[in-house]
Amino acid sequence: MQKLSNSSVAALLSEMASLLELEGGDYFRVRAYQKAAQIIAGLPEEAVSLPQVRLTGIRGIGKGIASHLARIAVSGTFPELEEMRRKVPRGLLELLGVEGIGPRRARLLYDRLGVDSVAKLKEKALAGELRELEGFGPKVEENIKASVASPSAGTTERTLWWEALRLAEALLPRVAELGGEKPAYAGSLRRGRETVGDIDMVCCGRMDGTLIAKFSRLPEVLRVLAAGETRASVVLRSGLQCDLRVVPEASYGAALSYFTGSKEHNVRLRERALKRGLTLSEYGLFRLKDKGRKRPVASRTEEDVYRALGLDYIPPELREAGGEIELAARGALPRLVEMGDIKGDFHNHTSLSDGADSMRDMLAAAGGLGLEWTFLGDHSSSLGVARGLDFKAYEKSRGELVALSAELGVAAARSIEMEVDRNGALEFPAEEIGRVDLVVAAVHSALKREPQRRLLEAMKNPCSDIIAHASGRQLGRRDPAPLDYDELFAAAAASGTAFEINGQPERQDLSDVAARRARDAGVKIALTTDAHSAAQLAYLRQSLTVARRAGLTRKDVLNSLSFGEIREWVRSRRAKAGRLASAKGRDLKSRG
DNA sequence: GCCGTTTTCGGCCCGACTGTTTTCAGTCG
Repeated sequence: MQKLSNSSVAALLSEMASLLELEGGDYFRVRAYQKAAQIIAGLPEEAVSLPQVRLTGIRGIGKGIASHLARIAVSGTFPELEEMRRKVPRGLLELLGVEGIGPRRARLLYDRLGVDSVAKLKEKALAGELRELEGFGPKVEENIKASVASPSAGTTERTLWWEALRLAEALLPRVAELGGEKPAYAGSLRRGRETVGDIDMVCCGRMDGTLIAKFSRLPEVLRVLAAGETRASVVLRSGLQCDLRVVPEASYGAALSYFTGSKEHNVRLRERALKRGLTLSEYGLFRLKDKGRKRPVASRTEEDVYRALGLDYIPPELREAGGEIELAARGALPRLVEMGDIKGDFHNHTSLSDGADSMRDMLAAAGGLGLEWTFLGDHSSSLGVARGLDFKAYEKSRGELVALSAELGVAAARSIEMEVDRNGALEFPAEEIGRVDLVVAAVHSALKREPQRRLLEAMKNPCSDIIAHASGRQLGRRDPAPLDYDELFAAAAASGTAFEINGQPERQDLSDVAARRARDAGVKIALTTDAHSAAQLAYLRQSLTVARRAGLTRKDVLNSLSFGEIREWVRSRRAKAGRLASAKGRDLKSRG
């Protein structure tokens, strides 16, 4: 049976929270469901397959939610949710997606005007009927009209991390030009989430509204949602929402930490503060006795705030309330892999197959990024759409690369993204594949056809050095294949095969959760760009970000090795995998 | 619904902004 993913379980709990909210249920009960949904979405293991005692051991999950999960595991839903679905009119959930409409207004709209869809809402707004409702007025009606008319209305579409990062990095200097000091992005963007819902920015500067007013008038801004003295909330021309918050210089660290979150991480920090007779807000950490909040215990830098709470500095990528606070308290946080540890790339494409740039341009770009070495790759021949290379073409290009490497002063070797066929066999025959510098094994065609078995089969080939984009997912476009990672990683640990974290922004595959499990199973990770142009070698940063979220250190990733060490790693792992394969072969023969 | 060295009841993070108010509710992050 197909297992229920944590994200679909989380969606059910979120829906329950929204329905309760619409029903006017207890706020804290609503919060409890939201919190549980968030926790489960970030769990490294399948929530529905965990025993009850394990579940209730997780903070934020009690008997109630655990029993819902048990029901979900069997029937895909739980009775209380079905009950609420019957009670609350369909379509009210949809209204919650509209800016400026929360549970109260949604309820009022339904009760008084029979509004039960965004379409009907639009109709009533255009007819000018909304302003008649108490607490609505003409302004609210205008705002609703505007938000229903905008292209992103009603959708919960999120933006890929990389795209949001580029937008934010373009905006930061603009904020600085307006007089904002130390502008920085925060929120889920800074935490490196796969996708982000909006861009949060913080800066210091004048808190009289002038900076906010100027920001709201930037040409990049399509629409202003709110603009006060210290905060602006706008929709950018790209469609992405962006919030800017201006804080006093002395509060900068507290504010940065506060707006970086996650929400749950912040709640834990505040609880920790309270236990120490302190209170934490975006303005700083204060003694509870200091009623006027005049003299912060810490506030200037994030490091100060964490230190004052008895914690080591927690890198943003780990701030998801996934046990990082406990580790920080014990001084046991991992030292996350950094850009400086990354010496090269393994998987990319040149103009010899489907890349845009020549081997020379790719190698020069790698050198320009400060890489010590790199593999330059291409598809193997059977992937027709990508004009792949056969062994002869591989050998010829390899000779050219050796010359280029000497000329440009960047150590280099050749990799092939080798097709795994329907039976799990690699494309090149054994006598050829053994002479390929590095083999990145990948499933592209017939993705739905037994991906698990094919990957396991592929790893029996001693030359499967790295497995590419294992799940095959493309964020927002294609769901991940349902893989049993425990089984895959156990096989990979035995054969010494590494898994990549593919840095294409829509792939990010392995995911952070899967990469953590791979590391725990003893599997090495390769950070790769899968670049199809020289510019895309920058995707190393995307791959690195996923690795950091997974809690990986430099020892966990192959990219930190020197070129000589990498070549030796390939040689020795193939030798070991070869011995393993032939031992298994003998074993089968003797039994047969 | 969750949680507990103030533990089985009674709390539950906190502030900004807007619009419609005449002191505040609703929404958002």
